[in-house]
Amino acid sequence: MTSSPPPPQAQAVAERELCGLVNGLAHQISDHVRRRAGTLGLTAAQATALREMTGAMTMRELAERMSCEPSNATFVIDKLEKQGLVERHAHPTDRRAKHLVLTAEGTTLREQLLDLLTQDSPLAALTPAQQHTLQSLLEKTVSQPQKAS
Amino acid sequence: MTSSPPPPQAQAVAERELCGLVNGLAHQISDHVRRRAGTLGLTAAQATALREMTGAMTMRELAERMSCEPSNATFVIDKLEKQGLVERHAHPTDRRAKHLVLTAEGTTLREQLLDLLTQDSPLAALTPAQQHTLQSLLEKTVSQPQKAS
DNA sequence: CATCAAGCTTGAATCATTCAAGCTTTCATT
DNA sequence: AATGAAAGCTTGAATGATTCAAGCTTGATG
Repeated sequence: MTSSPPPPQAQAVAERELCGLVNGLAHQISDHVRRRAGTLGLTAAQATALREMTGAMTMRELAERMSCEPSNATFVIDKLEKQGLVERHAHPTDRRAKHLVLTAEGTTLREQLLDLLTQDSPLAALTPAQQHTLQSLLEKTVSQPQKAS
Repeated sequence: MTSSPPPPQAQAVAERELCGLVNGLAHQISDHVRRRAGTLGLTAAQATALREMTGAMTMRELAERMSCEPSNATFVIDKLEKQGLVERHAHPTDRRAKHLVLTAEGTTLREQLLDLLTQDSPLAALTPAQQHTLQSLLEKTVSQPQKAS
């Protein structure tokens, strides 16, 4: 489909622009999250954690879903636990691990949060089909293993 | 082309996943930037500023390109100026504004930085055609005006 | 002029986040 | 079993990034 082999330099330029764009969108989303979550008494990171809590999971799992270090997840879950939204239970099969579960309040608040977040989302500018395309492209990049420096 | 009207709930679910994916990629990029930039004595934000300094521009312009507040840009440019990479010049036509220009050192370091950043970039997982698609999708979302809350 | 908006900076506050170190538990090898 | 290495989590310290509110100078508009 592309009519000619892409010049190597043009590719580098495109990558730089892409970095800016990805950064821009991420920023826009986290701004959106911060504002909406603020009305529920949650910080952006707390809201992200809550959003990713689709079910019971370990700290490590949550950290991965949040793209952060486990120690950061500890910090965030501490706050959510103090607010009575999440509980650390014993993991059924691994005594090292914690099993995170939402409390009733947590589940309720999460629903409210998700409703708020989908309102006026920056991603609403895309049609479902475009969102689908975007998703598959992002999956290609995100699933790439990080190269250790 | 789409076989059936998209169920409204499925769309909300897709949006949530997309948030996570965008966040993940942004994180991966900023991690990449931080590590690479670190070898040049730059923090991630400083590197981002340098990357976006494609030419002379005002503080506001830079802030917009970095998707942050002007006060944050001030903070970052302060550091770059102390390192002798950037200078604040008088703006030719508006005495309120500053004209940011790279010094010779800044230009050199920027080149090095861009070279480093394109090595092993998370975006390299995509073909040029895919990058192009991604770019146009991102532009659709990012250019959307932010709704004031 | 007089007023209001735009561009930038400062200061304060806060949040997010990483890294290194340490503890407990599990797993694999011997 | 016994030992050593790895995994899961937490703590503490340090730092960076970032926002918000307030204030200063300059520009534009009436």
